[in-house]
Amino acid sequence: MKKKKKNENSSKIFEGHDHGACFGDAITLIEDYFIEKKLQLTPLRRKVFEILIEDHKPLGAYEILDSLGKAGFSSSPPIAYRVLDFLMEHGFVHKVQGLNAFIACSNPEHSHFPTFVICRKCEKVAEVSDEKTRLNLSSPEITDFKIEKTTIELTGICSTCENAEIR
Amino acid sequence: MKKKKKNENSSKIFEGHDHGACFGDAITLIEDYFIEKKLQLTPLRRKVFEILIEDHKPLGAYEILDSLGKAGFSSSPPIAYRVLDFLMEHGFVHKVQGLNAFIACSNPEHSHFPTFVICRKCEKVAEVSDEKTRLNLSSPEITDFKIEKTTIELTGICSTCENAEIR
DNA sequence: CATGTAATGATATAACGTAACATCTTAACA
DNA sequence: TGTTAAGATGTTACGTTATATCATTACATG
Repeated sequence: MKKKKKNENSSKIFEGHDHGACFGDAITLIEDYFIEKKLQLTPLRRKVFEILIEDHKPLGAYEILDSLGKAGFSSSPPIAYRVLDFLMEHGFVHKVQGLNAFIACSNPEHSHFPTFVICRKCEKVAEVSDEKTRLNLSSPEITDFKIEKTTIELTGICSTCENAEIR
Repeated sequence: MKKKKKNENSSKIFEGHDHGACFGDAITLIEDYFIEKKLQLTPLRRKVFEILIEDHKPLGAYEILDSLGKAGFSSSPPIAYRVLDFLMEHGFVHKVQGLNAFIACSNPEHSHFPTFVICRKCEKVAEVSDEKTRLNLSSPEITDFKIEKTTIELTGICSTCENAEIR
């Protein structure tokens, strides 16, 4: 059998990763982006992004508000929604519609058409680039519509949970 | 001789159709399905389906409740949500996540992976079969997950609205 | 009749999201 | 440097969407 490095060329989308590195990389990435675009990475915005990237799973707006409150920020609903909207506009956060929740973008090279794979049991969510599982969006099949945004979410069961179900 | 379906071979997904026929066909289809599966197409369930197929556009749960009330049915929230869940289970209704709204399935041959195309301006919604715009869901790219359900929604602008924007 | 089951009815409340307006901070520039 | 305009945050109040829970009806079966 051939040995493969973790995740390299892997089709297993739910495998672990080096979260410490992921966190640091993501912060650096957003910092650089904000500087380049002359945007303000304010304490509030930074905190919201950190909360999301730290957990690395979808959080409801009100969960985020709780965390903000505990961290000494204001925690009335508009606070969270405004910051989330802002971060979404710039591609650092996505909304997972099926869960009414928000997740940090794990691939801010800003793939146009991200896909979310959601386990209904453990609620883990993986973001898959449009390389692996993608729509034929550029096909000539639809001629009277211009796509601006996509929501692609695949719900089902991950292999770990499925194996656990067999008893 | 094979009956030709509306829009067959067309790539214009927002074109009109014969709604009278559509309505009748859909009712017949659901009746047959319920008989075959020994399910109860109760007055309430029938009414909810009729409301949706009549409008042929996404309706919020509370809009449906209004209609139910006017038709003499009970109109407390769980009534609508229960019936909608039931109809969704059997593939006669879909939820459009991006609008928090429900729409009758226009193609109850039960395509596994329906796609909804949503104009952000006129809010028209077209259901596109997974023939035209589809995911490579059967690809070997994802090996540790079993897809049970998909949410695929394309938001943008239809050609009618886009032309209207040019001034 | 007693029991079971599927569907519906009703109340209350949880969860999610936004409008409107006030205040404070920052950046830009005369 | 002080003024100003834009950007960011704070606060109240409200609107919308969804569920938990329990009660009732209707009909079937032993």
